[in-house]
Amino acid sequence: MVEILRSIGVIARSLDSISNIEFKDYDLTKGQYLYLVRIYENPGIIQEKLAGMIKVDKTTAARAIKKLEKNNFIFRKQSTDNKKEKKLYVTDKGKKIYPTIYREDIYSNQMALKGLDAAEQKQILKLLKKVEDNVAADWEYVKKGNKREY
Amino acid sequence: MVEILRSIGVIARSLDSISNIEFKDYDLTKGQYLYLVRIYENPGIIQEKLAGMIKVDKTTAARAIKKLEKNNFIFRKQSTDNKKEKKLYVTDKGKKIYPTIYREDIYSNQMALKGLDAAEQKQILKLLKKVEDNVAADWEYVKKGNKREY
DNA sequence: AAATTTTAGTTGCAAATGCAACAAAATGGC
DNA sequence: GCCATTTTGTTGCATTTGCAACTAAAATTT
Repeated sequence: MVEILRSIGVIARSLDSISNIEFKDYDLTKGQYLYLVRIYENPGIIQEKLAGMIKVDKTTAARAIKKLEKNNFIFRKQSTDNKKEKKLYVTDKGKKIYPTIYREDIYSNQMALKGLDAAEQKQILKLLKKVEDNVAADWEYVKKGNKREY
Repeated sequence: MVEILRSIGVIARSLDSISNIEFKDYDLTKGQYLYLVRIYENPGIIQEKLAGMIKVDKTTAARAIKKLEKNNFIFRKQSTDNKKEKKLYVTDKGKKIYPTIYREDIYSNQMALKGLDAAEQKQILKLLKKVEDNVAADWEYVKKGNKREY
């Protein structure tokens, strides 16, 4: 069997750990940078979609976003056409911190890809996208209460 | 820039989420399967090494392992040649549940790799191993209190 | 149009996570 | 042999995480 998932788990935990340590200096606590960059890049996105985008429980997203709001990195705006929805936007303070997060992201990516040539980099990205699609489908399936048979 | 880390984060969170839901049926709670499989495959490993292997804080590992012990999945044995070390081993109960975890792992891997041919599967594995090595080095560096410059 | 289902969001737990700060054994100079 | 450093492990917080269970609005069915 080709076993890639453990490797992916190790990489993800490492980077998460690194980011959390590095962003503590700003007052961005655990995991919040994840949400902030997505809101920056998708202004007006709602909580539910954001949770689905990063594959996190919606209640977890709700609280992380609440904290970002409390710390004035983002704000919510009631949608006019849909009373349920609260659209999310980055504040000036949030906009100001974005480049820092982005710079860290670029650095980590380059570090991670060290020793891979251009073709290999393109290749791994392409393959990971496929894996992501596969896995996302099972995530939706299981999260909705369905049972995988194996 | 080639951006692979977000993809890796999404994949890892999805699978973690799926595993946690599926293993709740046995009395394995959040994340514990991670430790159990490694102890099974590396009998006599100590806590510190195990934490380093899966890239998790040593205090987190300590408590997860304590719980595995309490629930009788594993046991600790004082090392004879080193009084600090407590070697870890899987109990009969732990051995009995291992195939279930392994089977889920195989299934998830196959699911994740759907649509990739044999050569692509070998390739992504090879490239991920390189990425893992790169990232692991930075993790050690940052975890020890050093600061990355960028 | 009324009833049902789905979507979006919230709160109450219980548990996991990780930084700080600590203890004790082992190791490495000198 | 003695002292400083590293290794291994623990406990005390504070925070994050996510399943259950719940509202309320929107969309869909009948």
